[in-house]
Amino acid sequence: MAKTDRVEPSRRDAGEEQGSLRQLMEELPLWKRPGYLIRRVHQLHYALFFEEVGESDITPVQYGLMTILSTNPDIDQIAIATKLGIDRTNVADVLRRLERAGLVERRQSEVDRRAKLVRLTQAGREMLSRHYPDMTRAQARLLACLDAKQRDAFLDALVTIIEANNQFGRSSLTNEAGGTETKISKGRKKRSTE
Amino acid sequence: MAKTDRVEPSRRDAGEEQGSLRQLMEELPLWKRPGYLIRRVHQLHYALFFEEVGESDITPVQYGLMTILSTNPDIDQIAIATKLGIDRTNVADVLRRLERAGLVERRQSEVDRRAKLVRLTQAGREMLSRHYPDMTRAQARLLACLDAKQRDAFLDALVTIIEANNQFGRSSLTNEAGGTETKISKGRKKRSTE
DNA sequence: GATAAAAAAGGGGTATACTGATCGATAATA
DNA sequence: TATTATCGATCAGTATACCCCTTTTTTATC
Repeated sequence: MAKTDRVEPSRRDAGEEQGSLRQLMEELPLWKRPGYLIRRVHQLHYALFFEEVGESDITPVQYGLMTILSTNPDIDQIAIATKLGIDRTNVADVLRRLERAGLVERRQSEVDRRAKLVRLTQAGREMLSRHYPDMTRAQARLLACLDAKQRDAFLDALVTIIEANNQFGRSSLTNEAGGTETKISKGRKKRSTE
Repeated sequence: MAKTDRVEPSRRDAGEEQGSLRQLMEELPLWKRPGYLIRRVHQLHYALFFEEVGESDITPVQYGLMTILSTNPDIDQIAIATKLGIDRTNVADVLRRLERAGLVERRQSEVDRRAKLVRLTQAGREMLSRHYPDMTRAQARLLACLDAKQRDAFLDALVTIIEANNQFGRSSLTNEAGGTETKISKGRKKRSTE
Protein backbone atom coordinates (compact mmCIF):
# COMPACT_ATOMS: atom_id res chain seq x y z
CA MET A 1 0.00 0.00 0.00
CA ALA A 2 3.00 2.25 0.33
CA LYS A 3 2.14 4.82 2.86
CA THR A 4 4.25 7.54 1.35
CA ASP A 5 2.88 8.31 -2.01
CA ARG A 6 3.91 11.52 -3.49
CA VAL A 7 3.13 13.56 -0.47
CA GLU A 8 6.02 14.01 1.89
CA PRO A 9 6.44 10.89 4.00
CA SER A 10 7.29 12.79 7.10
CA ARG A 11 4.18 14.86 6.81
CA ARG A 12 2.07 12.59 8.99
CA ASP A 13 2.83 14.23 12.27
CA ALA A 14 0.58 17.07 11.35
CA GLY A 15 -2.32 15.05 12.63
CA GLU A 16 -1.67 15.87 16.23
CA GLU A 17 -4.96 17.61 16.63
CA GLN A 18 -6.94 14.54 15.66
CA GLY A 19 -6.06 12.71 18.84
CA SER A 20 -8.46 9.91 19.56
CA LEU A 21 -9.79 9.90 16.05
CA ARG A 22 -6.45 8.73 14.85
CA GLN A 23 -6.46 5.62 16.97
CA LEU A 24 -10.07 5.04 16.08
CA MET A 25 -9.00 4.74 12.51
CA GLU A 26 -6.29 2.34 13.38
CA GLU A 27 -8.83 0.02 14.89
CA LEU A 28 -10.88 -0.13 11.73
CA PRO A 29 -9.04 1.28 8.76
CA LEU A 30 -10.44 1.35 5.27
CA TRP A 31 -9.18 -2.09 4.44
CA LYS A 32 -11.28 -3.64 7.13
CA ARG A 33 -14.50 -2.04 5.98
CA PRO A 34 -16.56 -4.34 3.81
CA GLY A 35 -18.34 -1.44 2.17
CA TYR A 36 -15.09 0.05 1.00
CA LEU A 37 -13.75 -3.28 -0.25
CA ILE A 38 -16.96 -4.05 -2.08
CA ARG A 39 -16.88 -0.72 -3.83
CA ARG A 40 -13.36 -1.43 -5.03
CA VAL A 41 -14.27 -4.89 -6.29
CA HIS A 42 -17.34 -3.47 -7.97
CA GLN A 43 -15.16 -1.02 -9.86
CA LEU A 44 -12.68 -3.71 -10.78
CA HIS A 45 -15.45 -5.73 -12.30
CA TYR A 46 -16.51 -2.76 -14.35
CA ALA A 47 -12.96 -2.28 -15.56
CA LEU A 48 -12.62 -5.95 -16.46
CA PHE A 49 -15.97 -5.94 -18.18
CA PHE A 50 -14.98 -2.99 -20.34
CA GLU A 51 -11.70 -4.60 -21.16
CA GLU A 52 -13.42 -7.76 -22.38
CA VAL A 53 -16.69 -6.43 -23.79
CA GLY A 54 -15.66 -2.84 -24.17
CA GLU A 55 -15.64 -2.18 -27.88
CA SER A 56 -19.34 -2.82 -28.02
CA ASP A 57 -20.07 0.15 -25.77
CA ILE A 58 -22.18 -2.09 -23.61
CA THR A 59 -22.09 -1.75 -19.84
CA PRO A 60 -22.54 -4.46 -17.22
CA VAL A 61 -25.93 -3.11 -16.26
CA GLN A 62 -27.05 -2.98 -19.86
CA TYR A 63 -25.89 -6.52 -20.44
CA GLY A 64 -27.68 -7.64 -17.30
CA LEU A 65 -30.86 -5.95 -18.38
CA MET A 66 -30.72 -7.57 -21.78
CA THR A 67 -30.07 -10.92 -20.13
CA ILE A 68 -33.31 -10.51 -18.27
CA LEU A 69 -35.12 -9.56 -21.46
CA SER A 70 -33.80 -12.64 -23.16
CA THR A 71 -35.76 -14.87 -20.82
CA ASN A 72 -38.56 -12.40 -20.08
CA PRO A 73 -39.76 -10.80 -23.29
CA ASP A 74 -42.52 -8.22 -23.08
CA ILE A 75 -41.82 -7.31 -19.53
CA ASP A 76 -42.62 -3.89 -18.08
CA GLN A 77 -40.08 -1.54 -16.58
CA ILE A 78 -40.93 -2.07 -12.96
CA ALA A 79 -40.64 -5.81 -13.31
CA ILE A 80 -37.22 -5.28 -14.87
CA ALA A 81 -36.19 -3.10 -11.97
CA THR A 82 -37.28 -5.76 -9.52
CA LYS A 83 -35.42 -8.52 -11.29
CA LEU A 84 -32.29 -6.50 -11.92
CA GLY A 85 -32.21 -4.98 -8.49
CA ILE A 86 -31.96 -1.38 -9.61
CA ASP A 87 -34.17 1.63 -9.27
CA ARG A 88 -37.08 1.95 -11.69
CA THR A 89 -36.08 5.41 -12.82
CA ASN A 90 -32.68 4.01 -13.60
CA VAL A 91 -34.25 1.26 -15.66
CA ALA A 92 -35.89 3.94 -17.78
CA ASP A 93 -32.51 5.62 -18.31
CA VAL A 94 -30.81 2.38 -19.30
CA LEU A 95 -33.65 1.45 -21.61
CA ARG A 96 -33.49 4.81 -23.31
CA ARG A 97 -29.85 4.20 -24.18
CA LEU A 98 -30.49 0.65 -25.30
CA GLU A 99 -33.37 1.80 -27.45
CA ARG A 100 -31.25 4.53 -28.98
CA ALA A 101 -28.69 1.87 -29.83
CA GLY A 102 -31.40 -0.24 -31.43
CA LEU A 103 -30.95 -3.13 -29.01
CA VAL A 104 -34.42 -3.09 -27.47
CA GLU A 105 -37.83 -1.86 -28.51
CA ARG A 106 -40.60 -0.51 -26.34
CA ARG A 107 -44.25 -0.39 -27.13
CA GLN A 108 -47.38 0.44 -25.25
CA SER A 109 -49.21 -2.48 -23.76
CA GLU A 110 -52.69 -2.91 -25.10
CA VAL A 111 -53.86 -4.54 -21.91
CA ASP A 112 -52.56 -1.82 -19.64
CA ARG A 113 -51.93 1.47 -21.36
CA ARG A 114 -49.78 2.68 -18.49
CA ALA A 115 -47.20 0.01 -19.14
CA LYS A 116 -44.55 -0.05 -21.80
CA LEU A 117 -43.48 -3.54 -22.72
CA VAL A 118 -39.86 -4.07 -23.60
CA ARG A 119 -38.19 -6.71 -25.70
CA LEU A 120 -34.92 -7.33 -27.42
CA THR A 121 -34.55 -6.54 -31.07
CA GLN A 122 -32.74 -8.94 -33.35
CA ALA A 123 -29.66 -6.75 -32.98
CA GLY A 124 -30.02 -7.02 -29.22
CA ARG A 125 -30.16 -10.77 -29.29
CA GLU A 126 -27.13 -10.90 -31.54
CA MET A 127 -25.22 -8.53 -29.28
CA LEU A 128 -26.05 -10.67 -26.28
CA SER A 129 -24.89 -13.87 -27.95
CA ARG A 130 -21.81 -12.36 -29.50
CA HIS A 131 -20.46 -10.98 -26.26
CA TYR A 132 -21.50 -13.79 -24.01
CA PRO A 133 -18.01 -15.31 -23.98
CA ASP A 134 -16.51 -11.90 -23.25
CA MET A 135 -18.85 -11.30 -20.35
CA THR A 136 -18.09 -14.75 -18.98
CA ARG A 137 -14.39 -14.11 -19.29
CA ALA A 138 -14.71 -10.88 -17.33
CA GLN A 139 -16.51 -12.72 -14.56
CA ALA A 140 -13.92 -15.45 -14.52
CA ARG A 141 -10.97 -13.09 -14.47
CA LEU A 142 -12.33 -11.22 -11.50
CA LEU A 143 -12.30 -14.39 -9.41
CA ALA A 144 -9.30 -16.01 -11.05
CA CYS A 145 -7.20 -15.28 -8.00
CA LEU A 146 -9.39 -17.50 -5.83
CA ASP A 147 -9.37 -21.27 -5.84
CA ALA A 148 -12.56 -23.18 -6.51
CA LYS A 149 -13.44 -23.52 -2.88
CA GLN A 150 -12.87 -19.86 -2.08
CA ARG A 151 -14.82 -18.91 -5.15
CA ASP A 152 -17.84 -20.93 -4.11
CA ALA A 153 -17.69 -19.58 -0.59
CA PHE A 154 -17.40 -16.05 -1.94
CA LEU A 155 -20.37 -16.34 -4.26
CA ASP A 156 -22.29 -18.02 -1.48
CA ALA A 157 -21.56 -15.17 0.86
CA LEU A 158 -22.68 -12.62 -1.73
CA VAL A 159 -26.00 -14.37 -2.25
CA THR A 160 -26.46 -14.72 1.50
CA ILE A 161 -25.86 -11.02 2.01
CA ILE A 162 -28.25 -10.04 -0.74
CA GLU A 163 -31.00 -12.27 0.54
CA ALA A 164 -30.53 -11.22 4.14
CA ASN A 165 -30.66 -7.53 3.31
CA ASN A 166 -32.99 -7.32 0.39
CA GLN A 167 -35.56 -5.33 2.27
CA PHE A 168 -33.40 -2.24 1.84
CA GLY A 169 -33.45 0.16 -0.99
CA ARG A 170 -35.88 0.80 -3.76
CA SER A 171 -34.45 -2.06 -5.72
CA SER A 172 -35.43 -4.78 -3.30
CA LEU A 173 -37.28 -7.85 -4.37
CA THR A 174 -39.77 -7.64 -1.56
CA ASN A 175 -42.70 -6.26 -3.47
CA GLU A 176 -43.50 -9.43 -5.31
CA ALA A 177 -43.35 -11.89 -2.46
CA GLY A 178 -44.38 -10.25 0.78
CA GLY A 179 -47.42 -8.10 0.34
CA THR A 180 -47.02 -6.02 3.46
CA GLU A 181 -47.00 -2.31 3.08
CA THR A 182 -43.80 -1.65 4.98
CA LYS A 183 -41.42 -2.38 2.22
CA ILE A 184 -40.22 0.20 -0.20
CA SER A 185 -38.07 3.07 0.90
CA LYS A 186 -39.24 2.78 4.42
CA GLY A 187 -35.92 3.09 6.13
CA ARG A 188 -34.38 5.62 3.82
CA LYS A 189 -33.71 9.02 5.12
CA LYS A 190 -34.04 11.87 2.73
CA ARG A 191 -30.99 13.60 1.46
CA SER A 192 -32.27 17.11 2.11
CA THR A 193 -32.08 18.83 -1.20
CA GLU A 194 -29.92 21.67 0.06
CA MET B 1 -46.37 -12.99 -28.02
CA ALA B 2 -47.21 -10.21 -25.65
CA LYS B 3 -49.61 -12.15 -23.58
CA THR B 4 -49.24 -11.32 -19.97
CA ASP B 5 -47.49 -8.08 -19.27
CA ARG B 6 -46.63 -7.53 -15.64
CA VAL B 7 -44.92 -10.90 -15.98
CA GLU B 8 -45.59 -13.58 -13.47
CA PRO B 9 -42.72 -15.72 -12.28
CA SER B 10 -44.16 -18.61 -14.19
CA ARG B 11 -44.09 -16.68 -17.41
CA ARG B 12 -40.73 -17.93 -18.62
CA ASP B 13 -41.82 -19.97 -21.63
CA ALA B 14 -42.20 -16.91 -23.81
CA GLY B 15 -38.58 -17.04 -24.88
CA GLU B 16 -39.09 -19.44 -27.74
CA GLU B 17 -37.29 -17.34 -30.33
CA GLN B 18 -34.09 -17.10 -28.42
CA GLY B 19 -33.23 -20.75 -28.72
CA SER B 20 -29.63 -21.39 -27.81
CA LEU B 21 -29.31 -18.10 -26.04
CA ARG B 22 -31.86 -19.29 -23.56
CA GLN B 23 -29.87 -22.29 -22.57
CA LEU B 24 -26.75 -20.18 -22.47
CA MET B 25 -28.42 -18.12 -19.80
CA GLU B 26 -29.33 -21.15 -17.82
CA GLU B 27 -25.71 -22.13 -17.63
CA LEU B 28 -24.75 -18.82 -16.10
CA PRO B 29 -27.74 -16.85 -14.99
CA LEU B 30 -27.51 -13.54 -13.22
CA TRP B 31 -27.23 -15.10 -9.81
CA LYS B 32 -24.09 -16.92 -10.75
CA ARG B 33 -22.33 -13.81 -12.03
CA PRO B 34 -20.03 -12.30 -9.45
CA GLY B 35 -20.22 -8.90 -11.09
CA TYR B 36 -23.98 -8.81 -10.74
CA LEU B 37 -23.90 -10.01 -7.15
CA ILE B 38 -21.25 -7.51 -6.21
CA ARG B 39 -23.24 -4.67 -7.66
CA ARG B 40 -26.21 -5.71 -5.58
CA VAL B 41 -24.15 -5.94 -2.40
CA HIS B 42 -22.57 -2.60 -3.18
CA GLN B 43 -26.00 -1.02 -3.37
CA LEU B 44 -27.12 -2.69 -0.19
CA HIS B 45 -24.18 -1.21 1.61
CA TYR B 46 -25.12 2.20 0.34
CA ALA B 47 -28.67 1.72 1.56
CA LEU B 48 -27.50 0.57 4.98
CA PHE B 49 -25.02 3.40 5.21
CA PHE B 50 -27.72 5.95 4.49
CA GLU B 51 -30.00 4.34 6.99
CA GLU B 52 -27.37 4.59 9.73
CA VAL B 53 -25.52 7.76 8.81
CA GLY B 54 -28.11 9.26 6.54
CA GLU B 55 -29.30 12.37 8.30
CA SER B 56 -25.84 13.85 8.04
CA ASP B 57 -26.02 13.90 4.24
CA ILE B 58 -22.70 12.13 4.12
CA THR B 59 -22.06 9.37 1.61
CA PRO B 60 -19.81 6.33 1.96
CA VAL B 61 -17.28 7.76 -0.43
CA GLN B 62 -17.22 11.07 1.38
CA TYR B 63 -16.76 9.33 4.70
CA GLY B 64 -13.97 7.22 3.25
CA LEU B 65 -12.25 10.27 1.85
CA MET B 66 -12.44 12.05 5.17
CA THR B 67 -11.11 8.95 6.89
CA ILE B 68 -8.04 9.19 4.71
CA LEU B 69 -7.66 12.87 5.48
CA SER B 70 -7.83 12.13 9.18
CA THR B 71 -4.58 10.19 9.01
CA ASN B 72 -3.11 12.04 6.03
CA PRO B 73 -3.52 15.76 6.47
CA ASP B 74 -2.26 18.05 3.74
CA ILE B 75 -2.43 15.43 1.08
CA ASP B 76 -2.93 16.28 -2.58
CA GLN B 77 -5.82 15.08 -4.70
CA ILE B 78 -4.01 12.45 -6.70
CA ALA B 79 -2.69 10.85 -3.55
CA ILE B 80 -6.24 10.76 -2.24
CA ALA B 81 -7.41 9.13 -5.44
CA THR B 82 -4.72 6.49 -5.10
CA LYS B 83 -5.54 5.70 -1.51
CA LEU B 84 -9.29 5.75 -1.97
CA GLY B 85 -9.25 3.82 -5.19
CA ILE B 86 -11.29 6.27 -7.21
CA ASP B 87 -10.60 8.43 -10.19
CA ARG B 88 -8.84 11.74 -9.64
CA THR B 89 -11.55 13.70 -11.38
CA ASN B 90 -14.03 12.11 -9.07
CA VAL B 91 -11.92 13.10 -6.07
CA ALA B 92 -12.22 16.69 -7.20
CA ASP B 93 -16.00 16.35 -7.39
CA VAL B 94 -16.25 14.83 -3.94
CA LEU B 95 -13.92 17.44 -2.48
CA ARG B 96 -15.93 20.23 -3.97
CA ARG B 97 -19.00 18.98 -2.14
CA LEU B 98 -17.14 18.46 1.11
CA GLU B 99 -15.66 21.92 0.87
CA ARG B 100 -19.07 23.41 0.19
CA ALA B 101 -20.29 21.67 3.33
CA GLY B 102 -17.39 23.12 5.28
CA LEU B 103 -15.92 19.74 6.13
CA VAL B 104 -12.59 20.12 4.36
CA GLU B 105 -10.43 23.00 3.25
CA ARG B 106 -8.11 23.20 0.29
CA ARG B 107 -5.20 25.50 -0.16
CA GLN B 108 -2.46 25.87 -2.70
CA SER B 109 0.79 24.19 -1.77
CA GLU B 110 3.69 26.59 -1.44
CA VAL B 111 6.15 23.89 -2.38
CA ASP B 112 4.36 22.89 -5.55
CA ARG B 113 1.96 25.45 -6.85
CA ARG B 114 0.21 22.89 -9.02
CA ALA B 115 -0.93 20.95 -5.98
CA LYS B 116 -3.83 21.75 -3.72
CA LEU B 117 -3.40 20.35 -0.24
CA VAL B 118 -6.52 19.17 1.53
CA ARG B 119 -7.28 18.79 5.18
CA LEU B 120 -10.25 18.34 7.46
CA THR B 121 -11.79 21.32 9.14
CA GLN B 122 -12.82 21.12 12.75
CA ALA B 123 -16.35 20.48 11.57
CA GLY B 124 -15.05 17.66 9.42
CA ARG B 125 -13.27 16.02 12.32
CA GLU B 126 -16.35 16.30 14.45
CA MET B 127 -18.52 14.83 11.74
CA LEU B 128 -16.14 11.92 11.35
CA SER B 129 -16.08 11.18 15.06
CA ARG B 130 -19.77 11.67 15.58
CA HIS B 131 -20.79 9.23 12.88
CA TYR B 132 -18.08 6.67 13.42
CA PRO B 133 -20.41 4.36 15.37
CA ASP B 134 -23.06 4.73 12.69
CA MET B 135 -20.64 3.86 9.95
CA THR B 136 -19.38 0.87 11.89
CA ARG B 137 -22.93 -0.28 12.46
CA ALA B 138 -23.66 -0.11 8.75
CA GLN B 139 -20.61 -2.27 8.04
CA ALA B 140 -21.59 -4.75 10.72
CA ARG B 141 -25.18 -5.02 9.58
CA LEU B 142 -24.16 -5.80 6.04
CA LEU B 143 -22.25 -8.88 7.19
CA ALA B 144 -24.46 -9.74 10.12
CA CYS B 145 -25.86 -12.69 8.21
CA LEU B 146 -22.45 -14.37 8.06
CA ASP B 147 -20.76 -16.11 10.95
CA ALA B 148 -17.31 -15.02 12.04
CA LYS B 149 -15.53 -17.55 9.89
CA GLN B 150 -17.50 -16.72 6.77
CA ARG B 151 -17.01 -13.05 7.43
CA ASP B 152 -13.25 -13.39 7.62
CA ALA B 153 -13.16 -15.50 4.51
CA PHE B 154 -15.33 -12.99 2.70
CA LEU B 155 -13.19 -10.00 3.63
CA ASP B 156 -10.12 -12.00 2.78
CA ALA B 157 -11.50 -12.80 -0.64
CA LEU B 158 -12.32 -9.16 -1.28
CA VAL B 159 -8.79 -8.05 -0.42
CA THR B 160 -7.34 -10.84 -2.53
CA ILE B 161 -9.43 -9.79 -5.51
CA ILE B 162 -8.46 -6.16 -5.17
CA GLU B 163 -4.79 -6.91 -4.88
CA ALA B 164 -4.83 -9.37 -7.76
CA ASN B 165 -6.60 -6.95 -10.10
CA ASN B 166 -5.40 -3.57 -9.03
CA GLN B 167 -3.68 -2.90 -12.29
CA PHE B 168 -7.04 -2.05 -13.86
CA GLY B 169 -8.70 1.26 -13.97
CA ARG B 170 -7.58 4.78 -13.42
CA SER B 171 -7.86 4.24 -9.72
CA SER B 172 -5.25 1.53 -9.48
CA LEU B 173 -2.45 1.62 -6.98
CA THR B 174 0.18 0.60 -9.50
CA ASN B 175 1.68 3.94 -10.24
CA GLU B 176 3.48 4.23 -6.97
CA ALA B 177 5.20 0.88 -6.84
CA GLY B 178 6.13 -0.17 -10.33
CA GLY B 179 7.70 2.66 -12.23
CA THR B 180 7.11 1.25 -15.65
CA GLU B 181 5.30 3.39 -18.10
CA THR B 182 2.60 0.91 -18.96
CA LYS B 183 0.35 1.53 -16.10
CA ILE B 184 -2.50 3.95 -16.28
CA SER B 185 -5.44 3.28 -18.49
CA LYS B 186 -3.43 0.91 -20.58
CA GLY B 187 -5.93 -1.84 -20.98
CA ARG B 188 -8.99 0.34 -21.25
CA LYS B 189 -10.85 0.54 -24.45
CA LYS B 190 -12.44 3.79 -25.26
CA ARG B 191 -16.14 4.21 -25.13
CA SER B 192 -16.42 5.88 -28.51
CA THR B 193 -18.23 9.09 -27.94
CA GLU B 194 -21.07 8.12 -30.26
C1' DG C 1 -71.21 5.49 -12.24
C1' DA C 2 -68.34 8.56 -9.35
C1' DT C 3 -64.56 8.71 -6.36
C1' DA C 4 -60.45 7.17 -4.11
C1' DA C 5 -56.34 4.33 -4.10
C1' DA C 6 -52.67 2.30 -6.50
C1' DA C 7 -49.68 1.38 -10.28
C1' DA C 8 -46.57 2.73 -14.38
C1' DA C 9 -43.93 6.04 -16.36
C1' DG C 10 -41.58 10.30 -16.55
C1' DG C 11 -39.30 14.88 -15.04
C1' DG C 12 -36.05 17.22 -12.13
C1' DG C 13 -32.29 16.99 -9.08
C1' DT C 14 -27.94 15.02 -6.98
C1' DA C 15 -23.89 11.90 -6.20
C1' DT C 16 -20.57 8.57 -7.87
C1' DA C 17 -17.35 7.21 -11.47
C1' DC C 18 -14.65 7.22 -15.62
C1' DT C 19 -12.98 8.98 -20.38
C1' DG C 20 -10.71 12.42 -23.05
C1' DA C 21 -8.76 16.79 -23.29
C1' DT C 22 -6.66 21.06 -21.76
C1' DC C 23 -3.79 24.14 -19.03
C1' DG C 24 -0.47 25.81 -15.80
C1' DA C 25 3.55 24.49 -12.98
C1' DT C 26 7.46 21.68 -12.27
C1' DA C 27 11.29 18.66 -13.61
C1' DA C 28 14.51 16.83 -16.74
C1' DT C 29 17.22 17.35 -20.66
C1' DA C 30 19.62 19.31 -24.55
C1' DT D 1 18.75 28.84 -21.09
C1' DA D 2 15.34 26.75 -23.87
C1' DT D 3 12.88 22.79 -24.92
C1' DT D 4 10.48 18.87 -23.58
C1' DA D 5 8.18 15.85 -20.71
C1' DT D 6 5.57 15.08 -16.82
C1' DC D 7 2.56 16.12 -13.18
C1' DG D 8 -1.64 18.19 -10.61
C1' DA D 9 -5.88 20.06 -11.37
C1' DT D 10 -9.81 20.93 -13.99
C1' DC D 11 -13.56 20.87 -17.70
C1' DA D 12 -16.86 18.62 -20.73
C1' DG D 13 -19.31 14.62 -21.54
C1' DT D 14 -21.53 10.21 -20.39
C1' DA D 15 -23.37 6.28 -17.59
C1' DT D 16 -25.05 4.39 -13.31
C1' DA D 17 -28.05 4.99 -9.35
C1' DC D 18 -31.01 7.07 -6.21
C1' DC D 19 -34.42 10.55 -4.37
C1' DC D 20 -38.99 13.28 -4.67
C1' DC D 21 -42.93 14.65 -7.20
C1' DT D 22 -46.35 14.64 -10.94
C1' DT D 23 -49.25 12.77 -14.69
C1' DT D 24 -51.87 9.25 -16.70
C1' DT D 25 -54.18 5.11 -16.42
C1' DT D 26 -56.11 1.29 -13.96
C1' DT D 27 -58.35 -0.87 -10.17
C1' DA D 28 -61.04 -0.92 -6.04
C1' DT D 29 -64.65 0.95 -3.33
C1' DC D 30 -68.68 3.34 -2.25
